Amino acid sequence: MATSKVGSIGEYIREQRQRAKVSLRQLADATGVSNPYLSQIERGLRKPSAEILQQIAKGLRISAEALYVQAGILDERESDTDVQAAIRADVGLSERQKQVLLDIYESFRNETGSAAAPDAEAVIRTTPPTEGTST
Amino acid sequence: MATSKVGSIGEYIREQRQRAKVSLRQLADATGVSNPYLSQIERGLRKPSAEILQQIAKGLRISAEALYVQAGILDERESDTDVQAAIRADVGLSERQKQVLLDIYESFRNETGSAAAPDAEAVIRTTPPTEGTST
DNA sequence: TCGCCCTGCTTGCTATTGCAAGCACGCTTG
DNA sequence: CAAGCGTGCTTGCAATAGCAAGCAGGGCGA
Repeated sequence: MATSKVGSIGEYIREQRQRAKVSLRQLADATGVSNPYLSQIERGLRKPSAEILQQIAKGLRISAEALYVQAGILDERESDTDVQAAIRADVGLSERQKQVLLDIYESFRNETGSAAAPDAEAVIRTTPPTEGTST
Repeated sequence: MATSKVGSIGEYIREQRQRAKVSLRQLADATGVSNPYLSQIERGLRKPSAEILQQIAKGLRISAEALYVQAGILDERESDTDVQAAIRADVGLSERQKQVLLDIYESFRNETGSAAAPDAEAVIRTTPPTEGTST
């Protein structure tokens, strides 16, 4: 838990709860998570599972993803471009295909544009075992 | 991939692992998760935490989010975004890069899943399993 | 044949998660 | 004053996660 964005999930939950002006017991009732456990989580004594975080998010009416990001189990997606989001969301691609496309896309973006076009082509020529070749 | 099938994270992990042609021990080495525990997870005997899923995703070179979705701790993102449109609209890519990505994307879609295995294999072979594997 | 290496699985254990029962304190009301 | 209710926290326990040590089986080479 070292980066600027991923911090104490407990502090974050307490902050959100206090914003909502909800007591621990009210949140416990709303979430189905026990009041003492919520207290322990907020004070950093316990580390809740993703399922518990999901319940807490629902009780606080915030997104579970926000809690996952704070807990360090999910990366932030704000930096996604449309292409990355589209690739991830495309149900017609296998997970591995998605990863391949994302890797290529990112290497293209790192080359920053049109001047790198020949190199990009060269990179692709090392990649296409996909095209017709079989082992 | 099945869009609405949330469940049996173990079967999903085994499927991805077998696609990658990786043994449990190799995956254990790649992930830092113990070989017996991976076996138990695959057979549905244990329910792994998000941290373990994260490690497994990394070892299999797939996104953690995909595993979270399968495990039911993350909702699928909206799948309406068009990959091709996004690629074309991305101002950070040259026209040539766009064409290359589109070509690869289309070949992936034409392969529709099972034929993606050879390419998947190639990707995994870039991640060499360590020799002398032993738990 | 045996030895070695690979494979996936069994078992017993420790550490951790999440909870129920209850405590301590502050505030309000009769 | 006592009783009641709200608040957050303490404590001990059961269930589960995750692991190390090891088993069992298959394949291969000397």
